[in-house]
Amino acid sequence: MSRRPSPDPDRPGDGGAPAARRRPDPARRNARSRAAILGASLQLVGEVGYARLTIEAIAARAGVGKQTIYRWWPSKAAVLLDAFTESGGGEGAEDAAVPDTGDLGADLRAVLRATADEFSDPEFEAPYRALAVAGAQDAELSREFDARLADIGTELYVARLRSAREAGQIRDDVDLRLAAEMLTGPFFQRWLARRGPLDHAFTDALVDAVLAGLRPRG
Amino acid sequence: MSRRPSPDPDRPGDGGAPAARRRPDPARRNARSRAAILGASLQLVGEVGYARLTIEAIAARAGVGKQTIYRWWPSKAAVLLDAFTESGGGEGAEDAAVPDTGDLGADLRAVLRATADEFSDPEFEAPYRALAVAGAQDAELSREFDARLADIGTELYVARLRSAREAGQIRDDVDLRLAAEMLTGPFFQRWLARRGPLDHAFTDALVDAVLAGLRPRG
DNA sequence: TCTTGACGAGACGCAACGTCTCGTTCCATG
DNA sequence: CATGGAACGAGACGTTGCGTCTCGTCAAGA
Repeated sequence: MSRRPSPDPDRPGDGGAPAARRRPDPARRNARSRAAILGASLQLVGEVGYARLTIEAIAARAGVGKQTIYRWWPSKAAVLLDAFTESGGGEGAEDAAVPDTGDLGADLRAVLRATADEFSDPEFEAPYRALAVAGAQDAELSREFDARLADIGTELYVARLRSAREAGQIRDDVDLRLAAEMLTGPFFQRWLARRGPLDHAFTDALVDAVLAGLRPRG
Repeated sequence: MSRRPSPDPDRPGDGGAPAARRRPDPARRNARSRAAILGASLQLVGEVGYARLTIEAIAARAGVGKQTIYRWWPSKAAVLLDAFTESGGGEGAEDAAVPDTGDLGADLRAVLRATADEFSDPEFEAPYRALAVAGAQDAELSREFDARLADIGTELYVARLRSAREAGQIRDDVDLRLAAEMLTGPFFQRWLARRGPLDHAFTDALVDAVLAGLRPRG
């Protein structure tokens, strides 16, 4: 398993852990192959679903050797995570924000409606569901997934709610993170477990119900 | 609900109703084997997780031929669903109810605390997570899972909330189902996606936040 | 008693797994 | 420009688990 023909060139001779295996050099990576792999994985997860997605099929579709996938990614879920984030799936993630028109209810309704539409789009749905499923089974991947996608989404709600709190539109003692989870949790549950329609009527009612608990008493 | 999944190739050439492929006779079923299979599947899913759970391992552990599993269940998830419901996992399902002491907040806090404890127990966690994951990938199984476990749980909250509504403790226009989802959704999301600690502090805060939006105004 | 069908056991062909050569291609360095 | 090394496409390899298919055994109903 561990063959070390020569002293590791890629590890400064510190007392660190023995570099597991000759690490590939990212500088020599073939960008075309990488793009083809990511594209093929998105296509295939849409066609056959995550359970029947195989590394061999991705390699074949991408016109790439299997080793080129195994060299750069530890699992098919990791491939999909890269594919999804780079395809614009996390498009709303880094830059975007919940709009702030001053009307908290309207802003949240608009965002949740748009999110519902997005989650109804098969091209978004298939890989995102695959990642949610994989994350539920693998804590390591889950952390990565959250850091790159889910947490960021939550943070957008927290930011918008903070703005509303500062404007006195919701109570001072509101737990912003919990409030954000009250918006995303029922949505997530309905979507992932297919527990009901993900339509605008639902998201509007959800926003209203949550906000009813946040407003200053009076 | 679950018909024979595959077409019936062995059919004497009459034009009559397509009798399913030699359906096994439940009356002749070996109860000992069945119990051994269910027990082995619960053990194994706890030991290796759902992704690495195999029918072959279940058969070997149960001291049973593989065909005996394939004869009675369409998938490993279906085995697990039977195993879980019969092990008492759905114990709170059919008979149990949310207590009704008259204090809605206290009742809900107690139930959600108990649920959090249950979901922190590995023996409950492993199979339930497996079923949630399998259901997220398979709509058919998801319906079965909901019908036998999840929907029933939701209905318990709805019943308790209805009682509270009739007692005038929450507003008349409250959507009971949505309110129930606001209790279970954030909980489910935290648990499945490991998005935070599932402790009593969380469940208490969740109950309080939801109830804040349900109480009569004034 | 005789027939039937579930049973334990496991062989079978197949699909993917993840690892491992092969040449080949591409790039940095000399 | 020449050369060596590393990533590349391709695919062979042994392994695992799939789902199907015999076997001979056994228990219960006709």
